[in-house]
Amino acid sequence: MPELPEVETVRRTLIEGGLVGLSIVSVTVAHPDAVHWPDPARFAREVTGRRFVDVRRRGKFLLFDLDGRTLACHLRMTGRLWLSATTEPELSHTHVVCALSDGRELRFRDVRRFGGFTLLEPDGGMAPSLLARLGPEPDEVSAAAFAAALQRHRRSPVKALLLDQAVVAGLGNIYADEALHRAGVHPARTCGSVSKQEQKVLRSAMRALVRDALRHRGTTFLDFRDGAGEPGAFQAFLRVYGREGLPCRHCGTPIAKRRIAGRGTHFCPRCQPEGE
DNA sequence: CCAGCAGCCTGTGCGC
DNA sequence: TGCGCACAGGCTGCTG
Repeated sequence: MPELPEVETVRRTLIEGGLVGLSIVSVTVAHPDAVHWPDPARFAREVTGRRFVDVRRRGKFLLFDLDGRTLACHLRMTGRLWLSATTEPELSHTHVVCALSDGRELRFRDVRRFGGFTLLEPDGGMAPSLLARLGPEPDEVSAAAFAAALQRHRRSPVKALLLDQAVVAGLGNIYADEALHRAGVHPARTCGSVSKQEQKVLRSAMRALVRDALRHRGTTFLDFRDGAGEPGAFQAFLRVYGREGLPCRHCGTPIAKRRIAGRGTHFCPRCQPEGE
């Protein structure tokens, strides 16, 4: 599940791989689901011939600046985007292939077909629905904004707040669980019950977590791969996610798993007491 | 206004 | 061995 650290790792590896400066020679859309806007034919027409000027990221969106237009890509659950030699056999579920001016290809593969591309309008017309609703990045959340969000959603479980992209952009299920464990806050506690001190700890836990995950090039839990096709290494450092029944790395208590905010949620019953 | 959930989709892994 | 089903989850849009 690509979240901020994984998407940022894809961004960096695409840049390291030399994508910037290359042009799109041709585009093949094998499955229309992978192009969210506009229709595949117009999509191919609009991006063909353009040159990659920069690759940016906002939350979990990759943003390809293509001299004059910006192409957004969201990997959702199982999306992969990588630079490939033309001679590499095409993996199943490869939905979009961009042939590049140096003879390589930028390939997009997505087994569950949730992810895909959106071509943003030059005047920002398409952007508001996608990007304008995103909150600050985890390392840019101010204490005041965080406190206000907790107050606004005071009856919701704090886990739901961390998953809300309008509050913090980039966290997903894995890193929400990890941040709450680092902060010692139970995921089911209501936002209204989180003390000022806990807010401070939670904010710095988010920052440290994202920094650590980036250093290890993201988490490969099932099948994440970066822009060069390589897996991440942060899964070895996860403290709760995917560790149900295993001892808490801090206190040894078996990690619990429960459905909270509609998501499978992992926590340590001892380090993260529910009644606080 | 806001919390909660169905639906989208396919591969995996379980129970029978 | 094979079948059916629950589950995984980011995000939108609907409902209560």
